[in-house]
Amino acid sequence: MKQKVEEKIVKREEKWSKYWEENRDLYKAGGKKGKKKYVLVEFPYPSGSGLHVGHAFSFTGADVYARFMRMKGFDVLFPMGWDGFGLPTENYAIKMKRKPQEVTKENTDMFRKQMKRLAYSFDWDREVNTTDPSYYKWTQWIFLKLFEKGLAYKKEMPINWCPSCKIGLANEEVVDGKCERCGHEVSQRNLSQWVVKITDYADRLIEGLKKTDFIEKVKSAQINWIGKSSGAKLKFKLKDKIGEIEELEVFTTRPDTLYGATFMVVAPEHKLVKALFSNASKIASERSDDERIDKIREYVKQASKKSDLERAELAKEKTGVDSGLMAINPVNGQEIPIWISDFVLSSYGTGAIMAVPAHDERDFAFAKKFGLKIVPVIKGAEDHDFEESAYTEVDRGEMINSGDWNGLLPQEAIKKAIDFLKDKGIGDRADNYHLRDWIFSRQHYWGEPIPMVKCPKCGWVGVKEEDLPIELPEVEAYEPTETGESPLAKMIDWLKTTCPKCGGPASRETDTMPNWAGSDWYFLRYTDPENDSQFASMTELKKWCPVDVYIGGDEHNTLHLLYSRFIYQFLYDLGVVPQDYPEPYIKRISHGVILGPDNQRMSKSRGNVIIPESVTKQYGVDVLRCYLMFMGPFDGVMAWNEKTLMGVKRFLDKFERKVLLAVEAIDKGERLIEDEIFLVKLNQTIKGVADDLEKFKYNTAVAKLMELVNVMGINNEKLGISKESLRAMIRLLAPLAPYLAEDLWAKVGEGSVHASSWPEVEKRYLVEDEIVVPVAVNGKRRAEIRIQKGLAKEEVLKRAKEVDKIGRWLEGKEIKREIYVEGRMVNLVVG
RNA sequence: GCCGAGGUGGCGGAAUUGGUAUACGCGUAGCUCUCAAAAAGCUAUGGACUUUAUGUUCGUGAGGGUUCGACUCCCUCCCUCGGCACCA
Repeated sequence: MKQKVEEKIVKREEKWSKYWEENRDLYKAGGKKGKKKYVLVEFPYPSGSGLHVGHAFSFTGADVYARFMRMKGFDVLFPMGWDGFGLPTENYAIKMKRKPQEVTKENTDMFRKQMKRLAYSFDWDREVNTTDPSYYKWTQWIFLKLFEKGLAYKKEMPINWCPSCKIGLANEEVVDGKCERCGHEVSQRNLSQWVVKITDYADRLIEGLKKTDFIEKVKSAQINWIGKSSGAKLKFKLKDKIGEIEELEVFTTRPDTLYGATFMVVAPEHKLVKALFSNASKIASERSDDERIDKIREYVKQASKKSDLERAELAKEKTGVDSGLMAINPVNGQEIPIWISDFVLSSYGTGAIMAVPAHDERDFAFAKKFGLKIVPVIKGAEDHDFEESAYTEVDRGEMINSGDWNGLLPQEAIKKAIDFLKDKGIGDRADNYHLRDWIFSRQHYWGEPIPMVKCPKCGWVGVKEEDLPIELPEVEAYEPTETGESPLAKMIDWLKTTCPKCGGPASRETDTMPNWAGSDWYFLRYTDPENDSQFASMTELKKWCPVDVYIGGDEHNTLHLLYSRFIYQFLYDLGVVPQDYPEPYIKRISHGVILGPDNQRMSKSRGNVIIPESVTKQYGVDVLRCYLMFMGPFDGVMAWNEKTLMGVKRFLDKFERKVLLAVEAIDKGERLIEDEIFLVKLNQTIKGVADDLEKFKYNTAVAKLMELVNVMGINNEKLGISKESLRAMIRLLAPLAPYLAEDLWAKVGEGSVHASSWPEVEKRYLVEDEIVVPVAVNGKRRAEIRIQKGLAKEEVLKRAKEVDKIGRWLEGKEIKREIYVEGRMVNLVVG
């Protein structure tokens, strides 16, 4: 049964929306007295379907915080903008034969309008749009700097190709071997790509986290993603040189187990395999072994056909082929065979491993399958049954079968092993990371053009800074091409240019940047959005950076946050951002997820989507906002529940009714005595709500306001509440329900409630004169006593023992101990 | 497998440094108003027990421990959710 929201509420929302629009200074950042507070919420991708309830949830949470901080006297920067580049807009434009620029404009207009209705207190004078040439000029500028510093390079490499989106994907955008966006299986394709060396910052990205106040799960997600492991790199000599190759380098985290290395494995893509093929005839004649070479060829061919997904799926069953080559284990001089297998990844470490089958499950499985030698080197493994599994309790036992390392604990043996490698000049300690360099090219139209020029003489040259921005030209067709070229490649006029270095004929890069590029640094642009000569002036950056609180979704905890931190650290190294704090964000808060009423993720196909606009049409904006904040913890996963929403509506109605009654009584000049219980509760609420809002505990903040209203006397009774108290309680509501608060404020206060300050606590009401203290016997509560606050311990204990109910428990027993926790409780221990 | 976060009524969830477990809301039951319903309001509401009370007892995933006292701290285990994962 859809009911229309009451006329009254519609009028109220219209009235105050207009008022706020006319009084924009309310939410303007800068020029205020207090300390700065930069509150940032992830800006949205302006899709064609408008704000969804997830947006409403996170923006409301951010808005409540920003409003609260303003009332606490901070000079708050709370901006909003648009992450406008992206495939959906491009696809829509292709389908409707329209310009993406126009579509984006329409969508952002719609988003802005909806946000204003939801009373978000953004400083609209600082709006940014990543698709605006005056914005992406600086996105391109950052790329030029990366290139200048050698952190961007072009490389022909196999990339993840989504045949459906016709676009190259970063490793990060491939989930379970499928395109993150469309779910299509990803294939490999060789393309020349711009790559950004984020790996150079891997350690810094881990270290920097220590300085931040991110929640634990975000820190660990980032650390896991970077995936640092420490160990050693070492070279094994080949028994016989193959082509130019004399040795095989591996990475291991456990150089201490070197004596247990009984074979080696290289990835099918390893250069050793290629060397094997190019020297095949020689090997064949020397060893009359071309059958083996054929077998290897066949294996490598099969492996190359498998996608990463297939390789992982077939993980249980190891496959491989003997290369016929032998290496020499440097610790004991033993000759060990080199195998080829796709369980070794070419993209990690050196693409080759030393296998210690006794203590590694994968090496073990491989050894079992191909009948390779297993030598245990860690104490405890002697009694282990090596028929079934590897012995993996490798952190505590002493070394065995390991020459003069015998008896050492693993940590000591690792040190010794590294010393040994260094002495011999065949290795050293080394770190490895799961993090890969960042593939930065996309073969699409609707993105920032990469500002590079290819000159036949000079190679890749960055465009001149004064020529930025390199604007997207208007094209006839936006369709991506089968060849993997961007649609821009068809724009001959745009393509042709001159080399910035030598002035000769040259052509532009036609790939565009990934979505992440524009969102890496948008928070910096908010500080100085109109600046034409810099991405932001140092003065403004110093004024607002770093971001105090960054509110966003878990889905951005690894990629966006990592890229963004990386770019900030890079800008920090350039010296173009303030040097007193090396991280962009002090605190990261993740907002939760709202599920449909059926407890399932909202989706159009399930038909369980809740649209904020239809909720506000039915109940009003304040109800939606308060409900969203009351549903559960801000970072929780919660299902939409209309019944609970009705409860919130009842609360707001009650709040309004009671305040109006009290106002009426004041206006009539009725002399009513203010209720002491109410005053105590009011002051507790002022403190409690402030504490909660500070910590993003919105659900309990709303609960406390409900409690306050609940003690405001029985309905319809004359309420003796002073104007001052009413002003306080309306201000408490203001961050959560801005319309109702403004409406009620108009009756008791001056100006806008949103320009008022947070009410002061009157401490004398914070502690009641008379308090109730529970009395326990042997830790179980048996009674309670009312006492005057501050009563002496002896007196409290005496009173406690006098209580009838307690006497019963003490009868015939000896009191062994008497405990009184000031104002908290009494405990009598009897035997 | 590794890392992280959790497990509290019929449900969503509260609980400062260890100090009245279940705030607040939903649901449910009874009542008021009403011709009636809706809306609104009031009251009750963790389980079990019987002596129905100013009652007893059990209760925060399971089992131990520390403590006068444990949802909270320690140990062992189980389960759920999230991240990473043939990463050597």
